[in-house]
Amino acid sequence: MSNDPIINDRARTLLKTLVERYILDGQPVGSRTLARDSGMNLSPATIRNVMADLEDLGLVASPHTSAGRIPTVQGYRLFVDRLLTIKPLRSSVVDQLKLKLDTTERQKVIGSASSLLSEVTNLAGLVMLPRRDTVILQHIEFLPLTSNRILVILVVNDQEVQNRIIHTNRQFSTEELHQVANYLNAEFAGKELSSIRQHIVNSLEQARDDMHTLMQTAVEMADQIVATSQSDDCVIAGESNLMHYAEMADMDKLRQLFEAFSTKRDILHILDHSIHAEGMQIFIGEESGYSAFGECSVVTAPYKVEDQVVGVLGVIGPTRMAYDRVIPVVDVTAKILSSLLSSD
Amino acid sequence: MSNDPIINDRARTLLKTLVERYILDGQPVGSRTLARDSGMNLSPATIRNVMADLEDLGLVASPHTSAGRIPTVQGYRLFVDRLLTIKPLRSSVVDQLKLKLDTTERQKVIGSASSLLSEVTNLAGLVMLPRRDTVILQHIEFLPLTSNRILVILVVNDQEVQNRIIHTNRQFSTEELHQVANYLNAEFAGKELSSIRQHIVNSLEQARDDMHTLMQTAVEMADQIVATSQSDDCVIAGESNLMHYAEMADMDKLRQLFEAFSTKRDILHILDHSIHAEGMQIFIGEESGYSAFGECSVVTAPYKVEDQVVGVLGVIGPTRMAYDRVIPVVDVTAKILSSLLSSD
DNA sequence: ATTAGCACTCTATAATTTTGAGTGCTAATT
DNA sequence: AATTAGCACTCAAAATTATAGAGTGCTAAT
Repeated sequence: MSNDPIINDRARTLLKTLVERYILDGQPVGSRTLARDSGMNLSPATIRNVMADLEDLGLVASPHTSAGRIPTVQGYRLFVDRLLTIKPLRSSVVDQLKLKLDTTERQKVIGSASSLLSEVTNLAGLVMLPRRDTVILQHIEFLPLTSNRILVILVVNDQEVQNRIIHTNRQFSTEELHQVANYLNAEFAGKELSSIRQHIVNSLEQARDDMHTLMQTAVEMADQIVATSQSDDCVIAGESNLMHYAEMADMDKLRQLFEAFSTKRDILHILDHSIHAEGMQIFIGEESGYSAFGECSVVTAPYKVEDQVVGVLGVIGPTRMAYDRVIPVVDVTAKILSSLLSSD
Repeated sequence: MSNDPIINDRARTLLKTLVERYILDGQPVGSRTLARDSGMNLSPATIRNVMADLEDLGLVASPHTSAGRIPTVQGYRLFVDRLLTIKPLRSSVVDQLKLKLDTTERQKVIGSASSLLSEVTNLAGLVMLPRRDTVILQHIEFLPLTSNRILVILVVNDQEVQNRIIHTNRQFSTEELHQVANYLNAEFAGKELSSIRQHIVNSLEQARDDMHTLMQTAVEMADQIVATSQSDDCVIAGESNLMHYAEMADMDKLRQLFEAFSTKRDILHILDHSIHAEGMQIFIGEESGYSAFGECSVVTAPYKVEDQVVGVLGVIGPTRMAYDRVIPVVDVTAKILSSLLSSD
């Protein structure tokens, strides 16, 4: 700790105090306040000198001559990386998180996690849904509906079910449909979709003409599943929490932020970064590279199924967020979700 | 038109002009402006007299002594009900709507309609998903997964597919599962779920013990489907559009609005009202009965499948919206969606 | 019935002053 | 050499005052 190449212990403590104070009440922190808060028994004058140094280093800035200092992005960075004292979660909170997640139906657990994150942190919760890179066919089924419509049900990856209605030129009998399904199941169950695709395309000429449509549709659906499951998705909850914060008062920026939320593209991109890194990630302000998130920080943690990282969750909120509380919440939530998803 | 019990033709024309003008630029309209815009060759003084009358009737109000007048909710009401000249949509716009809706996949057509509504009107789009009051079993299927897990697939109402994984105490063979499924299909396909429920509960004692669990689960799932499909849902799009409007500048109200959006409950309630009325509905400001929507109007139209009303769509935006454009857009979108859903 | 004229009201905008928090620098102190 | 007291200075925010003008209501004339 004490051997930081750039600033000495005293400056670090002061920076830490400053950031903590600023996070607390959002006002630029002046030398007098800092003298009081730091508990270092230094006069405001001394602190002013230190502040001048920190400003030269780009760690703090002052909005105008006669205001106190506020942390810059680099200031936050140093704070988060080196100075932060994580506030451990009270076990009651952990239990509560566990309970709430454990008692929701499995299908809704992702959305629930997102809501929980937002509730506990008062920020917006983010959960990225795992993208599947392999799609393995487990079962296919055709059900005749009325008037030349057929319901195709595709079970992939052990539990994912996709379905779609297709239109055909003629009526198929239940028997016929069974045949095709049986053929496909016998031939391809347990195989990877892309390879199935190859097989079917190759054997299409030989297939009976009637079945042409069905087979083709099966291939199409397969493609579609690959497509949809490759563009992953994420669940955002509690966006409106962000409107509580003064730094979001600029309506124009707020709109851009919310547009980014509804597009999801940029959020996904950030989360995608996180999934490839290991462990928790924190993007502060402009670090994310998106101007819409310029005033925001994103805290993420990966979650796993059977020790395999399958997704990322986290929160997004104003740069001035209570990192010491948010970080453990995100961390613990990821762990709870992981254990929940794995202990099936 | 001219036989309105309350106000005469001249006053009506002036009210109409006033509302139109106010919708246009959001400023209180003064007598001079009104004299110019109305094209009635009246002096401002005369118009002031008329305005005083309209104010007595509660149709307009002035924010303060020396401001012009703005419409009250009742003013808007009269305007919308009697004075409004609908601006017919250019056919190019209609075609565009048709095209965009027609070329989206069926599964996404609802969400797409919502987005389209929001884009075209620059307000937030709403589409309520139909609630099913009857659930008819079409097909049930059990698929064995690894380690005592079974995937249950339920097809109801001709095209809706539900699936869920259940855990069992012992391993079932594919054959066994087939048997149960066959039995259930033979016995209950085409029947209403609630009646099936009765049957199964009654015959449960006689059923082979092994199958107990499966049957029970089937019943449970049935119940769940009834439950989930009875609480209907809606898709909201383009919320961030609303941030463009000056009347939404109050951050606190905006937050309440967005919270109402994410809860959906109140929105659903309003839309639910609309589904029971016939034809288009317009709620102006506080008429909706929810304070969160106090500054908003909601315009809705029902949409049909096979001449049966199944849902409601519409938009929500500031009270001061361009009703003459918004109404036809909502109307036409409902019609396009209806024809699209019916022509399957 | 309509309108011109006029006194009056009230907001919005700009201009001005006041206040106080906070700084940077210098000289004194430890 | 590091720290600090002291002081002049800066600047934003709040309070105050002044100004402009949009619009009204009323009255008397048309």
